[in-house]
Amino acid sequence: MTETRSLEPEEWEFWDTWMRAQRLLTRELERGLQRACDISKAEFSVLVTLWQAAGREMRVGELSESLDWDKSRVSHQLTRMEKRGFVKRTQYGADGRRAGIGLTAEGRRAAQSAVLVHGGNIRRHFLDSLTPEQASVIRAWSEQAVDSLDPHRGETAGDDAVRQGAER
Amino acid sequence: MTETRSLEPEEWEFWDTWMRAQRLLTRELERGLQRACDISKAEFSVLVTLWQAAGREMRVGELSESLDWDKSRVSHQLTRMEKRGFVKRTQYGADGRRAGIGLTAEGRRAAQSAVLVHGGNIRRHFLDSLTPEQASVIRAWSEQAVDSLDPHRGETAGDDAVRQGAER
DNA sequence: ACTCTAGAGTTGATGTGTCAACTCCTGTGG
DNA sequence: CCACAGGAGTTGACACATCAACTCTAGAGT
Repeated sequence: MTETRSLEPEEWEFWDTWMRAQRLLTRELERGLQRACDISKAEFSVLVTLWQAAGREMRVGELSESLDWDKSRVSHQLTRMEKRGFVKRTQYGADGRRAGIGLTAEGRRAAQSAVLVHGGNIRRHFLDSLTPEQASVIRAWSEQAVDSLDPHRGETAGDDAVRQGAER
Repeated sequence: MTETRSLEPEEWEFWDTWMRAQRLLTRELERGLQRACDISKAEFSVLVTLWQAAGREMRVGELSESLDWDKSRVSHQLTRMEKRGFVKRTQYGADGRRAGIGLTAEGRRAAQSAVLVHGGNIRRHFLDSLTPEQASVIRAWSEQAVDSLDPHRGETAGDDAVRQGAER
């Protein structure tokens, strides 16, 4: 019985609590955004990314890169958001591929208010709950986790050294 | 109103990095489980919970409580897992409501191997990456976050008197 | 006994995420 | 010029998650 366990009970509990905290927090933020702005976290991400592009249209590939989402995920999401009237695909090129993605007026409005609301919620539910020590530990862990898990490391700063295996 | 930002850029970056770390970690674990055992995280949770009941059948409500999932989520998940042959609903009572949920032999097998694999992955990708100090800080934050966000706090005992409830 | 209601569980609709297969375009080599 | 490899984007199928509406049952209260 005990020998089949790869983690101690106390480690499992740590893991459970950690996961649970994350889930509760994300759920809370998701609901806050939903109630206040009627948009989802996924929609928020897309809106903000496009908004930061300051009016310029983006390609699906850029969005995909910038959000670190699968291209197909982006495409599905855009389809839904187009239906809701937040974004538009403006075709250029002969046939219909090669679309540029832009915010509609409504998309811009939503993005703007959502940033305020969501930022405030993040502060209330997360940032304000951290002691400075907790903040720095969590920040450090996050960075180290991203470093060790992200398959395409190294696009952050101007690519200081050519990384050998870092193709995408 | 030009500065519509409610968080400083550096705070946004902190938040983004943290979310990103979580996503990468969960994705990694999900894939590990998928590759090694061909089961999903959701399936894992159900299998383990039922396994810990040591053969006793559980009700949907118990599962729902124990996993902290919506009842409907549990029901849907059970439907899928019943189709895969991991669990069975054994009706009792006159008509068909009031089902008891139990693992099939295959479910038991899957649970057992998955616990080993998943536990090992958690250790490798998470626990081993933490210094003792980081671990204790993160543990503390998790607990406090769960306390402040969990809507049904304190069902362990009647009230706030009894802390320390490693029960569920 | 009979109704009424609260709880357990299911179902359907819709949104989210992932994988694999597909289409269309474009650039390159023959 | 043509074929074709490869990239960009879409689509379909399926699992997961959430909300609201529904069905049954059992247990009051009268």
